[in-house]
Amino acid sequence: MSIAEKNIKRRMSSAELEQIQRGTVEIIDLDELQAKIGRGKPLRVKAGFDPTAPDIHLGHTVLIQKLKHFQDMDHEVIFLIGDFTGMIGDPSGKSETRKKLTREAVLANAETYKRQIFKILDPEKTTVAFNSHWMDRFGATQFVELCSHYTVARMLERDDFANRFASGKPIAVHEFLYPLVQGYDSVALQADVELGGTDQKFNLLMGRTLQRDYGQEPQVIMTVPILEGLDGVQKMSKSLGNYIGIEDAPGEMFGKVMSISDQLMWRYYDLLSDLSLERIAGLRRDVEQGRLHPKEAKLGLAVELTSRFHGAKQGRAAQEEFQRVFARRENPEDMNVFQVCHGQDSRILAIMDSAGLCPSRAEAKRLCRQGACTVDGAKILDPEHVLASGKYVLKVGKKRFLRVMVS
RNA sequence: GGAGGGGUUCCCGAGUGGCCAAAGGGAACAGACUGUAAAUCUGUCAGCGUAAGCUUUCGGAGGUUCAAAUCCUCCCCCCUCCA
Repeated sequence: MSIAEKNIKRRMSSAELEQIQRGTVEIIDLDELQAKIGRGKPLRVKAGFDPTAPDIHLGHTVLIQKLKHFQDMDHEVIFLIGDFTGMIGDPSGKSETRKKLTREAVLANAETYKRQIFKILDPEKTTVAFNSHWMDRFGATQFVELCSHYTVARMLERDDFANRFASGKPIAVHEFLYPLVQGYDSVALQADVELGGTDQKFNLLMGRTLQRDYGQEPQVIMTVPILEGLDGVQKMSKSLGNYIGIEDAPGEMFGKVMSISDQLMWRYYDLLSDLSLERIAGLRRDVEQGRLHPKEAKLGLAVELTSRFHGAKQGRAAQEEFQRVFARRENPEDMNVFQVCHGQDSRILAIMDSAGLCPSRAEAKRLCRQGACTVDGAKILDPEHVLASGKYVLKVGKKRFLRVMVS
């Protein structure tokens, strides 16, 4: 290779590095990463996902976008679905033992996962792997051998294990196997790089240890931040119900972004937006100095994120709809229609309950008495109020709308 | 295997025979104020019923009692200490 060629490669490498470093919390080890990239061969970049949560949400996308960066630089992205480890359940950050999943559930979830990640990653350039491929063939002898590579004392160094051990909470023996298997996955895949959330650091490091033991060059590990959920406090997760799913409908996604706090908005900008860091800093300055209303900044973020998963057209439509419903307090374009035939109960509470606007009649009554219900804009406080024949728009709270037809 | 402690409504957690659909906090929902922001204030927060009221709920199954989350029996699960 000529000196000129080497120089080109070196320049590209530093550009790559900059892009790749953005938004990461830790890279172990940066020099090693540079060396690997410097060789000019596509890197095998691995990230593992537990097939426990069928809905991918924005929290996951922080990492998936990072994979995308690698992919755009022609590195090989390996999306590992931990269908084997999924049956163990990752103990990371948990204060108690996870429930085991059935094989059927794991496989069904894996399919859903695949469908969703390709909203971001290029399916042509993504290798999807299942760790059951090698783990199912793993014999007991091999397994015992694998376990001999790590000690109980070192396992117990992990915060979550240490805490549980100290406070007398149970740690099932099989939970020790999770990091070992995840680490072995890196051996099986000969991974050059593994990505994970900061809570995955221990498991990621295990990969390095095992690769070294199995005679491979250790992978570089990169951790990305854990995104807070809509509440701004706990991590985004489906089970906490504080998530924005990438398959959420455009309007829903837009609305959820708009509902986050101003403080959290900047966190989302930093971790989720494609805008340059300078641009984000500029927006922040403008808001702080009163040149830009925080709501405007949030609208921009909502449009960007909605457009990313639904296209620019849907993104704009979602914004218009949002403005109409929440700024101008008009009715949304599309409303569910509910028909009441003569002879049927057309009291407000009955309609609310039957149409599924609330979980029970008792709840419908409460909402009504609290002034949450309007019919064609007029507040109705009596849940027994009977709607005569005609067409109405029933609104409950800020976001529940129903077109009611009484015949 | 032995000894002791515990399982309460979405979560934490009080409640040891009636005044308990069960204190308090959190979450959530609604209203006011707003920018569907934050903060704050107010209210709601098992089901059915217009209501009076009725029904279901305190790990599970029985029992005692006019009356049980609370007492008794058996069972299940969790924790601690000992082995």
